[in-house]
Amino acid sequence: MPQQPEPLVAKLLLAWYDRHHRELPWRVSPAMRGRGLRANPYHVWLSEVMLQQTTVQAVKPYFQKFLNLWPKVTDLAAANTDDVMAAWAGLGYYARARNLKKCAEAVATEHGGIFPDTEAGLRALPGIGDYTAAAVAAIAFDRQAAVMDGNVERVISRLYAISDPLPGAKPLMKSKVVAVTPAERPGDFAQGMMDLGATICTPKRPACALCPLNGECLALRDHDPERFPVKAAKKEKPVRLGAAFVAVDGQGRVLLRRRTASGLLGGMTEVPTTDWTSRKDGGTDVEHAPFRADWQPCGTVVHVFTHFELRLSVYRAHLNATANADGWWEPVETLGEQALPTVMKKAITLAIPLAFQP
DNA sequence: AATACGGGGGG
DNA sequence: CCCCCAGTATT
Repeated sequence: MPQQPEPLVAKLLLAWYDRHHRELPWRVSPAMRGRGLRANPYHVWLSEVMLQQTTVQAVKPYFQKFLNLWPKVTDLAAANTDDVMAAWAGLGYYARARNLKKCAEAVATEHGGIFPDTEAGLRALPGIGDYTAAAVAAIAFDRQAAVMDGNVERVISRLYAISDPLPGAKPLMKSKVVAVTPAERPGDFAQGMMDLGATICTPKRPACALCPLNGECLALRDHDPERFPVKAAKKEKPVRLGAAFVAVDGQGRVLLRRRTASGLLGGMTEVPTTDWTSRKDGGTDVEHAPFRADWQPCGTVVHVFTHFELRLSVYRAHLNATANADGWWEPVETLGEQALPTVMKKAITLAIPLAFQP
């Protein structure tokens, strides 16, 4: 038998959350909710999608920008997809933005503009997986849904000293979260667990002395908490090479292209590049340029993706007129409004240092 | 079950 | 600086 009766974990965690929860733009504090103020499902959903694989700090300005541009889910559903991609640029994992738009459209057309209020109903929508469905159901609709993200995995794996490695141990961890999730205030419990993982039960050097669960934690009692969660060995990233071409025409405009709709950086904007597997063993980069010009090398951009490292040789050319090429010519002044992912901003900045200055 | 998919922050 | 972190969809 575990030392801690299940209700105790929820009681301790909720008491801690009442005192230490973070104020966030999409969050309704326990005190305000006590006065009848409900969380806005659109805000909760938007923030949770942005928070997938992404830190609170990075999300904040994007969340505000999206709400200013599209105050209601029906506004987002009616928006121009290119505008949504441009607004998302820099946040990463761009399939999230494509699915965000699809989800808003589904809510608007199939659900009358009202989000489903059950975990299963939410789970059926584009871009909403196990985590987001449970989070929105618990936080926005007060459903007793067990929310498990990376923070919760860490807290749970330490609380029960789970030595099985991730990702195989996920079902076991999920069963533990189900067992401790209370019927009362499940949304606050979920947010409290995630806040605890983000601020106290951190990956390195956890602040166990400040933890409300330190009396129940088996890892603290019997092991080194930092050892948990145990993870399967990771493999090394391959390196891919390529070249990027920043062309500036006689009117101070830069040649841009649209990437194909799916796959890496799908639907985003780019400057012309070679493919990203090319070795430098046959021919030179400029043979693959969009057109003949006086291409000048201006250095290399290194960008690390999840599963490979990209080294882009950047070339620049200033033209007297406008060359004929696929894509479009964008004034340097409006480059900041384009759906340019970070790697492309890096490449353009290397070629035109002041390109993104205000 | 394994892989594809960005970017930011901390030690 | 290198190392680590973290959901969903697809295959």
